[in-house]
Amino acid sequence: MDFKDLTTEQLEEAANMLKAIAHPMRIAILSYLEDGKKLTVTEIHELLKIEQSTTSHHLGILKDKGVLCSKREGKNTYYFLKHANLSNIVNCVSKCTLG
Amino acid sequence: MDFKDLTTEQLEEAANMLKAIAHPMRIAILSYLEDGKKLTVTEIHELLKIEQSTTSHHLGILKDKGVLCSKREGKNTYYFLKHANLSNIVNCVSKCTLG
DNA sequence: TTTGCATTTGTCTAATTAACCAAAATTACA
DNA sequence: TGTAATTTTGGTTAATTAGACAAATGCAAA
Repeated sequence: MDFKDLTTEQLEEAANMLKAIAHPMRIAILSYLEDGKKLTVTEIHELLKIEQSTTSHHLGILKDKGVLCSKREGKNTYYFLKHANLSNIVNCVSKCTLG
Repeated sequence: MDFKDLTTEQLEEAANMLKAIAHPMRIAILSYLEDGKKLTVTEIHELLKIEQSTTSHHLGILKDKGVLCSKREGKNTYYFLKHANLSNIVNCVSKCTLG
């Protein structure tokens, strides 16, 4: 396909997804969710050593923009990637920061 | 490699690159620069039908954050991708807006 | 040099975003 | 019930960003 044919709406949706991802902590969150992994808010907040409510905010942004999905199980809410290939974005941009 | 091992600096650089890309017009610009294509400010400004100085601003942001390079030839400045695989980011996120 | 084209830079205001803290909501279990 | 654990929401302030316009710079040819 030819990505030059994206509509204005698609461009804006794509921009919103990237904007959601474009934050150091949120990139780190995505890096923990590769390969279909599912993590709770508390697990992520402990892994990244950031405030619990800040973690929830970040996850909410990622979910709102279509990057993550969530599923409640008892007291916990598990978050996971909506599209597996979104890992490629983190992958690509990370590679560019290494050379 | 394991992207969970990214340093704070790398996370911030990656976030800055994504932040630069995360704009409808700048995604559109990148979509025109696939496959090593080089375009001038005026060409892009005419393709996207946005103001010339706005175009230059967008290109400046992309260059500043390490997404694009530029090369002056006579009166014109040609812009092109710094890393070929950055097209994959636009590619990935575009796919996610189609389903 | 002067004219014109191409590009960059600066300035301004409005809008968006981040981070922190406090408070509320949801669920499980004693 | 009521209490604790987990998560979400709201309020506040500071910082960042977008878009438009004007002005300035760089380059080439007459």
